[in-house]
Amino acid sequence: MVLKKLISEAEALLRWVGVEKPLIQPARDPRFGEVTSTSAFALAKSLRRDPRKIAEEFAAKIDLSNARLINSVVAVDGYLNFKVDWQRYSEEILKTVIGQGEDYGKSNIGLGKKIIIEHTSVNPNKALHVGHARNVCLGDTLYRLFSFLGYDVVVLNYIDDSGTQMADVILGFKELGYPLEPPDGARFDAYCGDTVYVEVSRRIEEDPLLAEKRRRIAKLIEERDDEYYRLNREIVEKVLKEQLKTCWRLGARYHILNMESDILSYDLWSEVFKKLIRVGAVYKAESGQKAGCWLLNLSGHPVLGREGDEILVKSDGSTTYVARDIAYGAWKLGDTSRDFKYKVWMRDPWSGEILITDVKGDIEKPLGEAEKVINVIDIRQKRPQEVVRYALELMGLKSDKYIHFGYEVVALSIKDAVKIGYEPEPGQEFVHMSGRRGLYVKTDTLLDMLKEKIKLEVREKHPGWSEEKVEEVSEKIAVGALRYSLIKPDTDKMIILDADEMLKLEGDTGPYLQYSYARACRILEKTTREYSTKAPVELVEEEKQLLRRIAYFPEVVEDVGESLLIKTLSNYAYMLASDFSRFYEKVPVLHVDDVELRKFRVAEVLAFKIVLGNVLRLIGVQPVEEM
RNA sequence: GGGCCCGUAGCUCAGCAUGGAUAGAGCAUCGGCCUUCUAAGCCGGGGGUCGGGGGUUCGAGUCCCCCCGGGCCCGCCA
Repeated sequence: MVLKKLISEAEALLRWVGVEKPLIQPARDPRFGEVTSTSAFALAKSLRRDPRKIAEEFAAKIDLSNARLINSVVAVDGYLNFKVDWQRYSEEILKTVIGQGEDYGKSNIGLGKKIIIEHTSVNPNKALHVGHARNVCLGDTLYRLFSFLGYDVVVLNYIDDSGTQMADVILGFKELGYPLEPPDGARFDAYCGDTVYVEVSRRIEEDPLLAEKRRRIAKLIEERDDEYYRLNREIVEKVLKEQLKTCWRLGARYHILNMESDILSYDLWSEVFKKLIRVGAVYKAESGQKAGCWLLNLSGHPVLGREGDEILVKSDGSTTYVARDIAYGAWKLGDTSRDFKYKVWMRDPWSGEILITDVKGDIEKPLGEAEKVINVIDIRQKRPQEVVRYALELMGLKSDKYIHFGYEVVALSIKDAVKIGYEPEPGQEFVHMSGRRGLYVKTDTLLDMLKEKIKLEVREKHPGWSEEKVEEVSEKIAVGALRYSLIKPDTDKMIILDADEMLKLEGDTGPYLQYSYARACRILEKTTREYSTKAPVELVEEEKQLLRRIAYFPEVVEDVGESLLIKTLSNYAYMLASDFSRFYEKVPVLHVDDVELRKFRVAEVLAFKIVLGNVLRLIGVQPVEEM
């Protein structure tokens, strides 16, 4: 907003001296002023002149009497550096931020538009491990971001309640004598995943007879056998309830739970299949290895075409995962004539209703046309996701709205893997998590480890605090630490989990952000909160830097809305906190005698608190007032 | 074999989408700063052929090509 004003002012100045397409960017170093133009370089070629001369001429010609924020322009080595009147600029920034408060950085570009985000989608037979947590945190941050940008965002969680992984645990409960109640009072999702799933999987590998039994059970579930389907649904819901506790602990919200088995019963596929046939996208293989299968013709696809066509319907008439996902994708894009029915399953901690698909449900909730459909799924599914998108394209749908938000997986460091009994190969540096093999670190386990460590520190710092307060603050810090560390790295980079590294609470971490927030709160607490946006004649460099960063925020948010580069937000949060830390060290607020100056600095702290609070909420790190 | 991704300080990573001025953080290490707003902090030192080579450009960590190293995907599984 204010930065935009500044940039357009600089652009206007350049246009007045004849630059048709002014190039303006924020200066990378304060020595070069606030904004810089490289227009002289761009013009140098066509004019065949020295860019330094061009820049100098512009600088001489620019008339600053019409400028409001800009008070000087100088040419340096071809660059045009614009400096601002800090009294005006800072006042404008502070008025904007304090005036808008929690709305600062929001925009209305999403107004009246819908975005559908699907994330989490963990098989309902186990507890969430840290890899799943990366998905949850990324997906939830997208939800927060687009809500902030004014979109109506619907969050889906796809529950695959009908795969082999369910047959595994049903086999355990039904025929191998695992009790339905966790023996040691453990959480059901953890018990189901850590004990039943892992042990049954191992036994199946050793015993072909059990594999046969599992196949039979999978079929019974699929056919909605009274006994098996009901037990399956019961297990699924029990696990899901526990899984959601972990997700909520991370701060994630959901609106709709889509059960695979329910989706299948609506048979969206047959409709989609007909359409695929009609447009000539699929054909039946008459001979060869895939005889009897219906295949999606990929020959028109630049990349996928080289890898052979994709089976959608197997020779026994059943559909593949990709086929079902195409049907489901068509539903998300609003292209199916039938829609699901729902019932209210429960309320989340923020008292929002969570709907679950139910063939006998009486709630209808048409999604309507979405601007974007974002599917948060790890990068290994890049190819199948592209197949789905391409199929939707062939169906004539707006497939460019269908976005696979891919991210690299979280793996275990060898050190941590060895701790849970893994035997590494020589030279191996990490090992992929595996639910079936019991190779993972649960999200709650890691959060609890973090929390215990934080509690020690909190108790030491605040001997007078009640145990409840210690608990409450430690929980926020633990969650903040985990969320930040999962969101911070580029989604193209694998995270190799190192528990020791993860437990560090200094430097570029979530707690650092919360700490600087808390420090700002302490200052504000000790004033009457009387502030003034009227700036002194001279600002110290640390003040300028803080205000400068604050002014960038709306553009950062808007950029991320375009690029989906979430880490840009965490990056920004760190820079902002860092700028404040330096301000805090160098710039006294309460201990200045000049009342007007004190009031101005209170305004600066207040503005910082607002902006950091806003960005923290975006990335799901809870602001902490005291720590 | 085909495709995609990664490679920046001892370690973990920003910066690359939209090329711009001496390449930045954190951790680790060494040295400073708490009778003054929370030291989960701040300041400073050491540490870099931005994997290698070519190209485009006034200008390349950033764009293009080739190569090397590592990872992932390519199933009548989901």
